[in-house]
Amino acid sequence: MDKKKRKQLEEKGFRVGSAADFLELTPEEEAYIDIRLDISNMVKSQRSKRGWTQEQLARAIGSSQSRIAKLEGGDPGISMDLMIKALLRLGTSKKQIGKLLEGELEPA
Amino acid sequence: MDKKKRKQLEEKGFRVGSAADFLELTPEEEAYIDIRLDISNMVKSQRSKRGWTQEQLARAIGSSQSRIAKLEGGDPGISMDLMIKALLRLGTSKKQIGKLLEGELEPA
DNA sequence: AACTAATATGTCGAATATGACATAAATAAG
DNA sequence: CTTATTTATGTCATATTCGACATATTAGTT
Repeated sequence: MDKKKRKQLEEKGFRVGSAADFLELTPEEEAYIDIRLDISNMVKSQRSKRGWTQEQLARAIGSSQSRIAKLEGGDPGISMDLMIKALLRLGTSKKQIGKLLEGELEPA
Repeated sequence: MDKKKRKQLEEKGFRVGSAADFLELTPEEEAYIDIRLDISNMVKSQRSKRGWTQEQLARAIGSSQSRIAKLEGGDPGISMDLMIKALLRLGTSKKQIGKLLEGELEPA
């Protein structure tokens, strides 16, 4: 796991199962968090790339600025569904999302 | 959209926004549903491939058989998070999920 | 410094997803 | 046609996520 994701986990205090420490995550748990962080980071980069504010993106998908902030911060209390909706609204295609998860696309 | 997905939408009566008919979906809405169906179909195929019952998969991720059935049926009331957790528990890698969304992997 | 725009953080009731459980329907084997 | 197994469907109380709103913090400008 890269430094950025590690940092996000530490700061957010991601809670998965009974593991108190992120070093004790199962491979599945780690992959799950990894995917979430990839997507949330892509939302942030794509939004910036388009010069949108969090407020603009929020309105565009019927959400609120605070939720976008939490989304981009890797908050565990944000669903993948909301993340995907945000990504799609930013013009990201299903194929691009696939590439991101494949590792062919730089998340930053 | 292929026949299988179209059929799933019709049967499940997927509700998105105010569009009563799936033909009136925005591109984002359609892509969103498309992704969900891809993932749910992959769960079903991967589970069958491994010879697991829905009950077995459910226990493996701390869920219940009924939710796995709904998941595989494309029920809108199932989160992507649960779908991804199921996929990962079945041994599917992040990379494979990416390939699926990219279209390089056959969902069936 | 002050002022402004953007982002982060926390909290609330409402909406949605959760596992559980029951039970129906399908599928398969004898 | 039974019997057993698996999958589908519906309901319920609980848990989680939702948008909203307020407010804090940060970043940039003058």
